[in-house]
Amino acid sequence: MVTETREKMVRTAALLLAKRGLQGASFSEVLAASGAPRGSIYHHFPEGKDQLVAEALALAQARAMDELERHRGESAPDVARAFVQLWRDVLLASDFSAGCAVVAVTVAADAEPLVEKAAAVFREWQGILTDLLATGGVPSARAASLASLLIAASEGAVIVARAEGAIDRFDAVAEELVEVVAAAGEVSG
Amino acid sequence: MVTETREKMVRTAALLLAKRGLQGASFSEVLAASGAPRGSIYHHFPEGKDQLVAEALALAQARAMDELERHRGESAPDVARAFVQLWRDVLLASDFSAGCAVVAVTVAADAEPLVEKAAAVFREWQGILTDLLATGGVPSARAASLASLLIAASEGAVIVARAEGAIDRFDAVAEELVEVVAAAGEVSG
DNA sequence: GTCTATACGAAGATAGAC
DNA sequence: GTCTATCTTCGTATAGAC
Repeated sequence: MVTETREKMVRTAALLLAKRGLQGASFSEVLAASGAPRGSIYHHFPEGKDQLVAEALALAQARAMDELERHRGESAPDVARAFVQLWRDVLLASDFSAGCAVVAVTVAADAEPLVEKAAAVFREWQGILTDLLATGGVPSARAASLASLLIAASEGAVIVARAEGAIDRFDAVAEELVEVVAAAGEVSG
Repeated sequence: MVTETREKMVRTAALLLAKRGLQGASFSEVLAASGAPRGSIYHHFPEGKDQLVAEALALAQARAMDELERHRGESAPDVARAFVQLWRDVLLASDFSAGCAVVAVTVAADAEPLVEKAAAVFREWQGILTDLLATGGVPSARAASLASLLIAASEGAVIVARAEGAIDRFDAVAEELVEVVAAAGEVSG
């Protein structure tokens, strides 16, 4: 298949970004982990590492978006639960060795364009979450700030849980988040 | 002074960690930014970079702890405001180019001991925040999970704001956090 | 589309002089 | 306590053959 190697590299880069950060997602590591042939790097990614990372970010974005989209129409607390669960799965599936690729790029990027790509991912998530929360019963005036809270707290909780190697504090944060969203929905009936 | 150069290196490492991540806090960068002499690296830090980073983490921990300690005895919402303000200042003072050193280490460390050091910092913050929130009027059963929420959401909001290069979403998260803490305090009077 | 070889720089680390 | 020099490894990137 024409694009199989390429896609595998992007998936592997996304995983390495989440697990070991921007520096850990080196070409050597990506090749070793993906089994892709060394000679094909600049064939598939003529702009080098930044291009590979940018596509890994796009993949991470799409994954979360797709998962969230599956919960369109559900109540706001259920939407919140779905978003939080997405990150909980990342932690557990990786035995606390993985986090968020977008975060990894944001805190380690030395190139502006890459930070802007990361910001774009956060904006996309913010947009769909705001939409889903409003649809799910949260007053529209509050939906945006609750979406911001969900994203920020989830990302932060992933980091703390990773450092600890335990799910406890992530779950504590998750419960608080769902409660806040539920309370916001009850106000307007 | 015996320790002046050394302290300057640690402070610079903490700053570089926050600004450019673990990879950006290289010896060359630390030396260039601190003005410290190259020959003194392994004199002051015989265990190399990991030792320097570990001390930078300890510094970051102490700074937040000291700032929080100044608010002992205040109401829970004021404690929450103080913690959030601490991170807001980091963003604004750096023009959105700096975040949290502990986060940077957690998401990029390839050595376990360093991740454990990062976890220790989060635990310290968790401990004092839980204490201050309980003292400030939050039911003790809830203080710990609210402390976790404060830490996670603040760290996450810092990352998002950094990527965006704007304070808006950080402030939205901050407001939500203070409200949640305030509401938790009102329950028990 | 994939290969080998190679250039170039940066990073961590060590040795030994001063 | 600080200096210079050097070593090794690794990462990005390019050239040119197949």
